[in-house]
Amino acid sequence: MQYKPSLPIYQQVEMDIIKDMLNGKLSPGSKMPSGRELALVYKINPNTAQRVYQELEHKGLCYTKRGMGTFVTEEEERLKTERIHLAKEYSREFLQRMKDLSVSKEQLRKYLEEELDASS
Amino acid sequence: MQYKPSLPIYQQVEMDIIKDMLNGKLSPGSKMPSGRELALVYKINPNTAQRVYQELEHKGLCYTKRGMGTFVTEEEERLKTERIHLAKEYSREFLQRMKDLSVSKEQLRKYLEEELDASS
Amino acid sequence: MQYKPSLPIYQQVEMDIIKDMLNGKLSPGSKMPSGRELALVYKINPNTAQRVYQELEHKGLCYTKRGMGTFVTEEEERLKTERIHLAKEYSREFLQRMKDLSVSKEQLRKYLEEELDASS
Amino acid sequence: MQYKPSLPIYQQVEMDIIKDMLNGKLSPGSKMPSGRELALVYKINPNTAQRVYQELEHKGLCYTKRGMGTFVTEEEERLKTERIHLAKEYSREFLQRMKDLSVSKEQLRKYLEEELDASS
DNA sequence: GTGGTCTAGACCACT
DNA sequence: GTGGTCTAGACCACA
Repeated sequence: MQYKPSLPIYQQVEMDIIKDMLNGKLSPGSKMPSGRELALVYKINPNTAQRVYQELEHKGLCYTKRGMGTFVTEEEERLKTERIHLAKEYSREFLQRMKDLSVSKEQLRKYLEEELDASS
Repeated sequence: MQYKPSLPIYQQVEMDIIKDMLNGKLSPGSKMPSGRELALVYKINPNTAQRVYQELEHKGLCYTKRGMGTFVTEEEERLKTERIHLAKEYSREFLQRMKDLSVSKEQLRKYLEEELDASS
Repeated sequence: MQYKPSLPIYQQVEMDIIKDMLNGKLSPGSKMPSGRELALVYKINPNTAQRVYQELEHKGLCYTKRGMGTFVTEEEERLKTERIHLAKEYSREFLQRMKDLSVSKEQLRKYLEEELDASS
Repeated sequence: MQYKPSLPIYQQVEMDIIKDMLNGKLSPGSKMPSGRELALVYKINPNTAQRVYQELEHKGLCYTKRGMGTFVTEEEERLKTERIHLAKEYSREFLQRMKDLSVSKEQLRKYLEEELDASS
């Protein structure tokens, strides 16, 4: 994984994990890699890995059993909420930006369809 | 103006000025506020104001005449290019994020229309 | 039983057992559950159960007969002493905390009566 | 300052600062020591100092201006809320503990008055 | 083995 | 100078 310098590594890893939670690679209640494993997989320092879990736990997306490991939250509702929360946030930010650029709704749709076609 | 802690202040001010260039409040060739004025208007540190102009000049959106001040670029083409460049970049980023959230195209459209309605 | 993450599980189980010793559910000299049983009842790791008895024995609240099991101490005096010891310690800690919060004695009494009413 | 091994240092420092916020040594809006200063004063690592502010900010008791420093929150209401929150939490915990020890309300009052007298 | 904390020290962007 | 992040590596309590 390649890290962008503009964003803290721990946030990039965090998003990558949230991604796996939402697309089903990490199912509710399942054990997540230990901090040390995470550090190895993502080639980051154990401290940074720790920070990732700290943030995820704070968002209610995982929980910790001491000496046992870290687990994906069992509350599926929480996961759905997070998806909606992020989707709305991103949408709002995106639209605000386009508005700031004085891009009309028609142009906006054009850009999106263009990119959608390009990616599909 | 309220600054978000997640983004450097100079970038937020920068975007605000670009916004004014694109919506016509700052027309091509017109004189921009001095660094000192900018600092006062936006309630930022003069160093930060300086940084803003530095970035804008680097993007070719303004230029400086020694002893005269800073001026919006006269090349309207440059402004349009900037708009398109940013719009595409934002669109691409937005779609990538939604993809990472496993949001389908249908849901995506729903979120957008929702927010568009809310803001209009 | 629900475990708080802020305190080691073995201490929580320990307190629960001391509670039973003081309220009479576990009478002096009576046999306590085996380590294995304890692990089952409290849904904890056998190692943790072992640790619980280790701590209790160290406090003189129980003793072990090789091959026979673990028994509540027969010295009733020891139980009373423990109660007083803990009560004083908790009181002192509590008052220190309230002092740190700059809570006056009047307010302190108010909080206590409030909680006492709520629980009764 | 002497640190207890039973509690993370960052939490002990945190409580010490909250104490100063509540007793008026740190007034709302005032600048707090820089991370480096804090590290020197409390004889801890800069990282640990950082953690302290991170936790305090998360609780809404201070906020950060990048490059400017960390400041006590201006919302006095937040401070009061925190005091009440902690006072109630401590009271509840204390009473639960006494209940677990099968200490009667009369005995409880006795212990408290005893300690109050001893400290005054 | 697992998470939690801590130290030491470095680099960077922002003001 | 300030906060924010990151690496390296260590120690400890807990299960």
